[in-house]
Amino acid sequence: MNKPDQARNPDGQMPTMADVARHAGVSSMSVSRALKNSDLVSQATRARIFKAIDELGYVLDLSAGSLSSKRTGFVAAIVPSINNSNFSDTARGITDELEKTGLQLLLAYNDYSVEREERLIEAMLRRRPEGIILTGGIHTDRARRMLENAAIPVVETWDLPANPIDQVVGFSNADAMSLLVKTLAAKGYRKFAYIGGTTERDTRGNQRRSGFQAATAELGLPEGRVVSFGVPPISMEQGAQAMGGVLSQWPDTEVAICVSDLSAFGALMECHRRGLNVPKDIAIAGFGNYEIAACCHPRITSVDIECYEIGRLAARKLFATIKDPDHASRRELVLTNIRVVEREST
Amino acid sequence: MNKPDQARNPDGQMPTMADVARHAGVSSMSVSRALKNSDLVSQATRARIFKAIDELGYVLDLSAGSLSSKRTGFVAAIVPSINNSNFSDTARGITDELEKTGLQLLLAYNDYSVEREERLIEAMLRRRPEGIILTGGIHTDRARRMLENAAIPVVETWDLPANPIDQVVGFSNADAMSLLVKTLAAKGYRKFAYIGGTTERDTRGNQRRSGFQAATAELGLPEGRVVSFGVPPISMEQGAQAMGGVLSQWPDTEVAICVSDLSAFGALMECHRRGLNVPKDIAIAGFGNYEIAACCHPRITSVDIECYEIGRLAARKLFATIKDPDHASRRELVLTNIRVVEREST
DNA sequence: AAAAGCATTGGTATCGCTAACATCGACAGC
DNA sequence: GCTGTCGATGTTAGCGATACCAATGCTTTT
Repeated sequence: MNKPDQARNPDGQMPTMADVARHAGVSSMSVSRALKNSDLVSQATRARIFKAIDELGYVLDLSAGSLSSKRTGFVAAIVPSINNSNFSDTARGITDELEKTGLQLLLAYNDYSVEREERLIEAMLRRRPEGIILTGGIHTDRARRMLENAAIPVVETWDLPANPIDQVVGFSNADAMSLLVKTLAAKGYRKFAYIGGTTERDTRGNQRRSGFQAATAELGLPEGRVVSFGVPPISMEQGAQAMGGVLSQWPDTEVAICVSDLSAFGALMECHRRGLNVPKDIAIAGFGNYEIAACCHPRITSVDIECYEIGRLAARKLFATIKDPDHASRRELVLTNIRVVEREST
Repeated sequence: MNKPDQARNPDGQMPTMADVARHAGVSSMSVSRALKNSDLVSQATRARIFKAIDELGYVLDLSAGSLSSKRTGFVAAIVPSINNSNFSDTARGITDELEKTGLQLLLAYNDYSVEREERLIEAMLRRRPEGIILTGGIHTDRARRMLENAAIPVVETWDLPANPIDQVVGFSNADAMSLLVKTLAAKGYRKFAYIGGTTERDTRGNQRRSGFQAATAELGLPEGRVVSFGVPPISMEQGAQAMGGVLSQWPDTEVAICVSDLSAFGALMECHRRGLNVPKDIAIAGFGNYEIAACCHPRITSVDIECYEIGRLAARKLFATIKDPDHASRRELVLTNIRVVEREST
């Protein structure tokens, strides 16, 4: 921890740009320009400046810079969860795409709570992000108002909001689930069950359930058996327990669809433990196309939503709007692909 | 997107604290105090101020505030990955603990690369975090220098660095793996194989492998068979392929230990596909105690490291040092628990 | 009644940087 | 030789908040 003395200016403070300028015998504007990689600085001066920076251990202070330039150089993103969920792939997509633009990502998760989201939005706006990426289209009124006042581009993802704030990159969770039901119905399954979490918070989970119910109704199938179990995101273990419920309540169920592949995997394991053969005795399908669905045995039929791509597209759209606020495609909704991946479990 | 007019000051700019002050008929110091929840403002004034804030749609600008107060109100953390890894639990632990303190977390991942870590550290230091949490004890020289110059508390986690920068919350990955080998050896296993990723980047993975080799040597067991396959973090699929390699190269292997539960699960599936019974024909153990290890069939023996707790402790220690830089326990190393969880797979 | 204490509020000077404009020398064109 | 242009650098004035100290009006103490 022996901090080199040169990393303090004469007052014992962290060195500032003025210290660097003095040390290099130039004005602080030249230091600023050199650090910005502006070509308005001659090679010789630039070299002297970087030597001084190195000797003083100087690190630019962006909070001072952004106060004066009015550009903070970061964007904010809020996802429901970063653990065991598709959203971490979206976050990765955002980061990867932003990397090219020089913008940084400030990432937070709201635990599927719009109230927490509201608090996070306020905390983030206080740092003046240049844009913000949200998950879903449901927000508190105050959150909407704050975002509208902030006058920065907003991208809502993972959903098709009825009343978008600004831009949208997403898909219909209801349609995706509906597509899955129809695909399976086409294979001859009739008696469907649905396993999801409790309904208070996970709006995308709710929409999937609605899509499930709409599809079974539309196809004239026997009414779907719906189990809600556990606070979203529901775990493998909860999927297993919910499957236990399905099997004891409705033993003649032909196929169980789960809100996510994780719960589907739990359900699959529960069937194993009970000596049931999947898909002969009962079929299972999941959602999200997690790695586990492609790797377990039997492999689980799932719906692939392009999580990573959602992140990339959202970031790209955000950046385009930051660069050019009147960007032509601003209001054009970006619909991402959904695709049923049929595997051995159905 | 119709921004209410009142969300702009007369110049068409975002409202500032001065606008709020004018609107409420007070000085901006009172606004500042009210927003800081200082009890130096009377109830009546506070009410007027919040009314003005609400009417103007004002949001405090922290970057201006932190310039003058020299407190940015956030800490930085860098983890190797946020997808499918134990580190997201650590990130959660950090956030949960920080929430109580009013500090925000700026989270980034470095993809297991110290070079990327260096760039991230620089980018973060430019925003003047009040503290920083790192994963592992290996950093570039420049990164170390920058951190030392920054004069902020640093916590290295997930490891016991030979030469710590400042504070440490972690465990020995080598010891943890060694403990697993010894536990299994005590059950009678003799012929061990180890499945991990390629060695360039994942230092914790490397240490686990070292621990594996040290333990087999110490116990006088036949030399461990080591497979390195795939860029860390290795996936389920890569675990499966590596297991294929083990089975064809050394068919008499009695137990395969994997660098993580994800690869262990892949390995398990590969055994299933080949009709091998686990643990009768071959035993499998993982690392990290992921949910899948406790949920699959057979359940996988693993090493539980308290990922979430590591995050909480790191955040707590960081905060204690931020509040009181001469904090007594500053240099005291925090060793987190490791525990072998024996399950059906061994 | 004067002094002292307290709660509340305001004025001023920064914080460290960059935008915008000004300056300066060198060199080209007429 | 004078002007215009251009590249490189410097000067000045904020950006929007908070620290610090001063001031105000009360109440309480002596």
